[in-house]
Amino acid sequence: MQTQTAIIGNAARKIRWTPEVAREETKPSRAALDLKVIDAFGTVVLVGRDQEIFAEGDTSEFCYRLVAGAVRLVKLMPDGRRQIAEFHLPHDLFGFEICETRYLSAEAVADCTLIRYPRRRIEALAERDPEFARYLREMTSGCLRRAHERMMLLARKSADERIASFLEEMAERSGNGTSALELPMSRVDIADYLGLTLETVSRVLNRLHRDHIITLSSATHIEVPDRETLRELGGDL
Amino acid sequence: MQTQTAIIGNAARKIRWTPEVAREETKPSRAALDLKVIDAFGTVVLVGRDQEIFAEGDTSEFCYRLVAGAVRLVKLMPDGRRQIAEFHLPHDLFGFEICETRYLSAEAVADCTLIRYPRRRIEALAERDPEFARYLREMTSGCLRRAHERMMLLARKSADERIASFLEEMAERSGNGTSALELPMSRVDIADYLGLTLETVSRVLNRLHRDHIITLSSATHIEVPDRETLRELGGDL
DNA sequence: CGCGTGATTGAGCTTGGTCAATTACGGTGG
DNA sequence: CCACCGTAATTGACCAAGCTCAATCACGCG
Repeated sequence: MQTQTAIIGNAARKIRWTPEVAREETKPSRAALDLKVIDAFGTVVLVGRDQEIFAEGDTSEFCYRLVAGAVRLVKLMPDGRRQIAEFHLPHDLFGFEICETRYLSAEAVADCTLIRYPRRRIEALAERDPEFARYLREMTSGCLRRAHERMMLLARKSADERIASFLEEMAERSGNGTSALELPMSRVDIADYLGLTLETVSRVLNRLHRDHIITLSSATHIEVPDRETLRELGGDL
Repeated sequence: MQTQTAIIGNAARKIRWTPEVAREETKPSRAALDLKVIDAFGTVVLVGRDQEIFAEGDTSEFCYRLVAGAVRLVKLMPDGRRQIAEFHLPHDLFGFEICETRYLSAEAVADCTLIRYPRRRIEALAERDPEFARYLREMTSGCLRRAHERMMLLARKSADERIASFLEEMAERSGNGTSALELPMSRVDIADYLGLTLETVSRVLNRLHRDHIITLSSATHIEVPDRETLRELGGDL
């Protein structure tokens, strides 16, 4: 069980945290069993919007499970060009890679509830529990697979295809069956995730709206009546 | 010790294979110890230029160590757009990710000598040898890290920066100290690795030549007098 | 109600892609 | 040894997708 609560950033006062929040994360999945085994190490952490969870160059002391909110993994070039390597949604684990110092930073896209695990103890567990070690390997393999998919997107897809793929991915991952989709991230974040500019993101999104492929009720709330159409537009057939 | 030799493709006759070839792979490194432990499972495999080692959709039956030659990991879109996820050079291991079926294919850029390991036995070893399991995790983590670096390149770097980064990477990895660099892959392959067209690759390469930043003795043989300059042009400072 | 951030929209412009012609090169056979 | 051939690379002229710059709009919050 989680025994402590830590707070990162000055936005903690904005968060209405209840014990229920932390419980929301138990989702029946292949991973459920494996995760129970590390719950004992966990500390609940609240992070305000745009606060840093860890930074490029930090020593990799913790890894995380996202309970509520959204997280972006950011890579910066010296001149400020930005690339978002990954968005994490509730139930995702991140920061588990083996590396002495972080090569990208993690930031809260929205106010977040996280569970934080000391990497030292995770590593120790992996050392004596082959099943858990394999689970970690599966996770990293999954990340790698998605990374390869993203390379294809970044290297070869048109702006329209990138947006369609993105919406399809988000609809899939937020996965609440309905056609409603709430995007927690800004246009800039989407652009930096897809290798575009915010203007292009905005234009394509609004064009899709005009063409009745999606409905933009507000900037962040999107209706996706037919996910299949999006898949087609995404270019992967 | 390797006990068998298998041959893939019709180009085997072109390869002059001697026992020495297989020995060339022992390179003193952090990994050396871990690798000895799987050598017993290995089968030497010869693969001719442009032959497929495994294909998207195959069940992941083997993983590989490259002894000589070069390998590309390729991802295709239904309409034929192509993306090279990774080039592998001698000493690299690949195909170790955990996934039932391959989501990209591996092809020989040049005639290759490989050692092939049954994944079943690798997995079994990981199950009972935590140190080896950790080594596998480190490898996958390393791949993921490079994948993130490539995302930055594909999403945000100019053509010039991509080429410079590429040359720097190749110089680093072939790592024979000298300024000479032999590129085993074609312009098309380079383009598909960097998210460009072959024309752009050619243009930039020849411009760098004209500006005396590199010397193109032939299409594949490149001199890199000052690697530091390339690093700067690569944009990562 | 007014302010500030984020989103939208428009008007050129630039980078890299497309199409096409030409050149270089490695291998083959006379 | 050299002429020939097919592939790969180079180079040029043009084009367009998406970027830049800039103005305007919308919405949430005090």
